[in-house]
Amino acid sequence: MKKADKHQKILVAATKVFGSKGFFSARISDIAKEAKVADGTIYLYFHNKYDILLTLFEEEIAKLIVDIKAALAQEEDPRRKLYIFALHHLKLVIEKKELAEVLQMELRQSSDSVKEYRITKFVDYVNIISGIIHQGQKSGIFRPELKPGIIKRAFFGALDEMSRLWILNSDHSYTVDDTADEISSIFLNGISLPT
Amino acid sequence: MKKADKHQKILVAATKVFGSKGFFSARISDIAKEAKVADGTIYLYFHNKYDILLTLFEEEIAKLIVDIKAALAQEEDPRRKLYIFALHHLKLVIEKKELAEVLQMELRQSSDSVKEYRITKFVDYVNIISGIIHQGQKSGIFRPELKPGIIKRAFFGALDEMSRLWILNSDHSYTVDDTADEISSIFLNGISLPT
DNA sequence: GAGCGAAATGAATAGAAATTCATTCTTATG
DNA sequence: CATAAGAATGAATTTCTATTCATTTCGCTC
Repeated sequence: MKKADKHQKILVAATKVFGSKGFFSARISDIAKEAKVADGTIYLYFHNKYDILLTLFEEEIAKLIVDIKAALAQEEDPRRKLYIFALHHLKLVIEKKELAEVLQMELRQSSDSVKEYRITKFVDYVNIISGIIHQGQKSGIFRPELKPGIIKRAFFGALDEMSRLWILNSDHSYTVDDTADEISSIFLNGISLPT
Repeated sequence: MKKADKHQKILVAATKVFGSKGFFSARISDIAKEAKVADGTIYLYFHNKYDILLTLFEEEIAKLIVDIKAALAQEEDPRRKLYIFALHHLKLVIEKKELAEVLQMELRQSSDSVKEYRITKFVDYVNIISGIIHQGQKSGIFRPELKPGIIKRAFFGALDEMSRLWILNSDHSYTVDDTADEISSIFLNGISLPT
């Protein structure tokens, strides 16, 4: 097995374990077992437990941002863009359930030193939304008096809360498509100028 | 000092410490120091570290639910109710910052056994929203095709995300009133039937 | 298939912190 | 003010687990 493979294998295992138990309750030996390597092997690829988490963020979140930006680049209309963002975000949550669980939990932890880093990445992601809102206001589609800084949070929060529902319970009463439809519909009605 | 006082004093200290460091990074000795008691004293009032967290949930969240239900009982119009919920929720976040921090973090942890308990309480709280939506739909004010199960999440998520902004950064670009106005305005526009 | 460096192993170590408990202090009562 | 029950203390103990490292296994080349 190539070196890069094992690095990846450990990350995948760690994602699973962090996702299900949380960073602090996760044991290195849990991760090792999940990855089918010895405890010590992990330290050949990562400096320490914390480094595993950081690498996870670094490598995976960056991918998400690239992904969603690519999907949005296809589209001009800000109303459509908002819908696409919702759909894409929710799809990711379903497809990468374990990663989503780690994000859900760890983004909320106020562990000082990390906080900085995490928030930087995170802000990049959420700012995609305010960009869309801003564009829509400039072109006279969205109500100009609304504050993009609040809307982006509200919109992201709405999506994120649906993720939590899916992740923490295993509730699937609502499909991804229905949810994306409904949430973007509420917001589009809520923020659009009357025609 | 009466027994009940010390119990309370430790809970207050724990809220502060859990809020700032998170449950796992918080040391019993931190809590003891904050409460100005000896480490051992804490064990006269709580079984263990975990029990402190549970008691926090039990005693404090229950209060919040009672509070907000009382505030809502004053009002009939579901549109006003939604606004009041938003305002009340955000005010609580500001007034009980430390508690809000604990909730933000710990509600997301998937620590199995607790999960059950936390979710029960939590669901009670969020269901207040779906109750309002349902009432509005019955009286023909809100669009009947929208699913209260999604809206409640979206609405709560929007509020919660603003809380995170306030809590994790110390951002206060937006006032409580502005935020409550704007979020409930977006939702009311988004979910109301055209008149 | 012998020999070598790299990779992997997992038992042993070390450190951190939760919890205990023998001792000391407080308070209430006669 | 003597005394006992209840509270409080904090040093000592125990537990838990991240990390290390001496040893073994693997994969390659000649």
